[in-house]
Amino acid sequence: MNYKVVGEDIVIIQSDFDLDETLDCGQAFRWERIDKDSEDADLLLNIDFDKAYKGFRLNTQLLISQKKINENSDESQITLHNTTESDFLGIWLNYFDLETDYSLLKKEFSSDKTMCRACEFAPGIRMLKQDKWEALCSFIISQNNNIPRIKGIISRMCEHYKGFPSYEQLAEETVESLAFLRAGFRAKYLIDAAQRLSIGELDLDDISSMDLEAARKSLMTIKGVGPKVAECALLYGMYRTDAFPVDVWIKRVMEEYYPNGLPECVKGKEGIAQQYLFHYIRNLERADI
DNA sequence: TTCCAGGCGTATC
DNA sequence: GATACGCATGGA
Repeated sequence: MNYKVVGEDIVIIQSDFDLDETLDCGQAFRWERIDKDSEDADLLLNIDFDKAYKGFRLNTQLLISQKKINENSDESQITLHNTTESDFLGIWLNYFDLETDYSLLKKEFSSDKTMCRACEFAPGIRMLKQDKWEALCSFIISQNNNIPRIKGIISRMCEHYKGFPSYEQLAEETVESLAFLRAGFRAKYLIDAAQRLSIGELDLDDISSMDLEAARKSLMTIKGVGPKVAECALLYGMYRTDAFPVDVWIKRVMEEYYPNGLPECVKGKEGIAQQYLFHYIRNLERADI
């Protein structure tokens, strides 16, 4: 991985990486776009950028900006602001999956017509390698919920605890004490997950090393974790790319494009394919209407 | 106002 | 094992 340390910033030249497509495609809920007229615009004074986001992985904050190099190139200059080389190498390099060749991946996927369209529709999607606990929590909150409200609940949670709460912290709570979250019926599920982890009955590191079926089963012993949430915890929190979350949108994709199942070219990487398809079908329908 | 959102637990058959 | 229904909340 080629990178430059420039003062307090890390600068990389990267293809297949668009901040909107990666940070606002429903896989993570703690990234906020900073526009030039937003209240945080002063964070980016004197910085030349096309797009910028601020957000967190657990309790490590990052400001990241993107500037397209030129019209003919797929490459962008990506700058990670006010960070350190050690955080870059220890956290963000992995989080943004920067050592995976997405050009090659998309080329493989594109032997299927629908996948080809989905990849061309949002060529800058990358899978985020999120924290296990953060992803589990986030997708428990996601059930029967919409993305703006998921973000709102997680944002209230992080504000309340001055950061993303540990499962030990959440294990101390009750449905009543979590009322401020306005998470509805999901509060009791968060508490169950936190308590099971806290007393050591379940261990996310153990689960991440199990075979897929055993890992699913283990996660689904948590109240409020069914097939969909388990699959999301595995894919987004444990980078199990063969996990394939099926929500209402992916169900539509399967019925419309893949009545006989997924194509061979996504085998072992169904979860990554799912991310392109999810973004494609959601925005396609929005554009059609 | 009604509908619905990156589902799941429970009851019932 | 399949299917039906309720669930908290708030944006559209």
